[in-house]
Amino acid sequence: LPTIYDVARTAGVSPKTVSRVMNGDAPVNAKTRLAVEEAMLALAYVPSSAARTMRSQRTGLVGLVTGAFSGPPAEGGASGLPDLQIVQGIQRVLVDHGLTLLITDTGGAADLIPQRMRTLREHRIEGMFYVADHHLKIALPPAVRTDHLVLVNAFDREGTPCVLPDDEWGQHALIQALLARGHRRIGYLTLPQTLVAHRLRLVGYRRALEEAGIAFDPALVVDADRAGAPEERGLLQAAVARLMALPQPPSVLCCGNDRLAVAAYGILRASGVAVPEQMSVAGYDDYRVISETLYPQLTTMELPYARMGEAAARMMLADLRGLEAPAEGSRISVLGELRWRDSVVQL
Amino acid sequence: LPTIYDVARTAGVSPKTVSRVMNGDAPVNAKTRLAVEEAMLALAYVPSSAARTMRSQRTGLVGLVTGAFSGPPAEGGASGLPDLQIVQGIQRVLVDHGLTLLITDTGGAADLIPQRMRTLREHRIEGMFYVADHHLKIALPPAVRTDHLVLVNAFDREGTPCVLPDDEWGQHALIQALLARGHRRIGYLTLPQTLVAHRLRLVGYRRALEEAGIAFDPALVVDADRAGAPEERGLLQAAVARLMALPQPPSVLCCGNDRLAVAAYGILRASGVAVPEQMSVAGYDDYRVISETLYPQLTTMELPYARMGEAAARMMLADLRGLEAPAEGSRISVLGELRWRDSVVQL
DNA sequence: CTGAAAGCGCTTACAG
DNA sequence: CTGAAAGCGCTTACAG
Repeated sequence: LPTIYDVARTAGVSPKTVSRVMNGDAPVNAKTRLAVEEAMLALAYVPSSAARTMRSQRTGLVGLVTGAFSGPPAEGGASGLPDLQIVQGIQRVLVDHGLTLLITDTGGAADLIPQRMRTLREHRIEGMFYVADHHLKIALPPAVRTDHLVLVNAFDREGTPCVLPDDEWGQHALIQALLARGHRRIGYLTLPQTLVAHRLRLVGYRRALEEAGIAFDPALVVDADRAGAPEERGLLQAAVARLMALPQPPSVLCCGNDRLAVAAYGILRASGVAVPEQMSVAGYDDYRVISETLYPQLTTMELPYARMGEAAARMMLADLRGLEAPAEGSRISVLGELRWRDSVVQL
Repeated sequence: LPTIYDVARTAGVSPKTVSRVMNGDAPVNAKTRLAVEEAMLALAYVPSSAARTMRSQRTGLVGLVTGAFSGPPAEGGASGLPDLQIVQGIQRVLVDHGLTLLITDTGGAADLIPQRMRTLREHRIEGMFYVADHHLKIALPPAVRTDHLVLVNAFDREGTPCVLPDDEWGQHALIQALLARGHRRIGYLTLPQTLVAHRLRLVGYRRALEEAGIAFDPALVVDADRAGAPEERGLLQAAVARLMALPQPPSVLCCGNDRLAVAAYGILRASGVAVPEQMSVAGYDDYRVISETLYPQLTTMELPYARMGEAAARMMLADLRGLEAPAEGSRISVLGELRWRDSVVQL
């Protein structure tokens, strides 16, 4: 492979001048520059980032660890796939700023983290992202603490800078929209009680009702728990039946995520209930493979993963460029978009 | 950050001895080794891969480009998400062998490839993967040709080594299984005609029928085209209606992918047809978010992405280790697993 | 089993 | 606007 010396010789200049042409860190005579550029092209020269790193002590590398916090897939999170959009959002912004992302996916095996972290450190990453596959409170293993760390979809008690979806706002906005369409009895098939998202969303649900002057009715709220899981279909079936049998049954079923909505569609139709004519359904996540494929298409609240990734990347950039280190406890909440489709009728 | 010299000084040995302890490339006295290991620990020493690369001329880096070949998502492929499993499969195997994957996701923008390739070259990757999000014939841009290149889910006319799903085998096995359950009239909602997978699967479909002594009936085969796309629901609806109106209607609907199966469920039920009692449905892909969430759970043929990734990684390893460079034209076909669930009845 | 010297390919710090 | 010298932190190639 050609080196900077080969280019310099071919162009009849010093290596330092070639360096200047590449990095634009000092003025270069137009004719000289041209000669250098020609030489680089002729030799198909590509500089070595290892050598550059060595001397400059800057790598332009940022690490990302994901899959680390997932329990078995489907445990509340939507099987660990959508968080890919977080990663894509991060990468898009970073490459635009000349940084390279070093991604390490532990596939949920937390014990792999120390080894992976070591590899990242050998590469002298300048910052690091932790990406969880669902809104999670974590306790960072000491081996993992680093400077310039940003958590995405996760937070800790130490106040490590993080980017989160605004679950309370999201559920509130969704319920508000249902109310605006005339729904008054809103059934709620919740996520597992242990999830952070569940607690926040329940607050949003209640606040929206309260603001509309509607009393909270516990009978309308069903812990669907792992009802997305196939084994639990019976539970969900019973829960839906119970809601339908209420003296004043709901006119819409609000589901903790889009997978639950799929299950709800199936259960309702199997009992001869038309969706949405006899029962409206709403989801959460906007997991598009589901929400756009279902018939009727699903009204749902987006989990803004792509934008969360972008926000996290910008946070990192500001930090690395020294513009502003994110303060301890900085936390960005990203609002989702309401995706209004065809699964909810106007009353 | 501490260097090898710091470790050497602390341990009272030469840098070269520290190097030997790290790399195990020559015998080291047990006591000396211990002293060195203690020093490394005490200083929290992490070697610099840039320096190592510089001198040894080996980076241990392998590049991966994905998202490059996707048209707009959902154009036949299942929205670009499942190919993540290919990437995960590759990474799992590579890290087990001490290699690091440098992933670059172009998000479908082919014009970004040259720039991304350059970055990979600056990092002196030793090999490279191209990962497509669905079975695709490609023409590699010249800027992208490299040594030690492996295509995954894609192939070209030059015979670049590649790993592919065995679509013909898969469809054949699925149809065989349906036949074994007594189905004789097998409706087939195909993928878009232009897809490689479509042609291969049609061959498998026909061969299975032929082997069972059943005449191929073109009336049972419907080009569902972009029927997975919401806009085309009307088309799909008409197609299903046509199949049902046949003098001898099918007993099962075989769908080109799992998303089509979701649409089929919806359409059938909306017309009052019970799944699977009155009509069985089968998919393709085993896109688990769908196949395990639907009610009833979907019988489908797996697209073996994880194992394709692993196979590709092993191919790369054999190549890089010089065990055996894959011959021009080497091509690995990976068989999927039949996932028999509840959407197909025994007749 | 151990070490001294040199060099990988750049950029830094100076000098002009 | 341009260049000569040195050094980043390792491993190679030798020598003992």
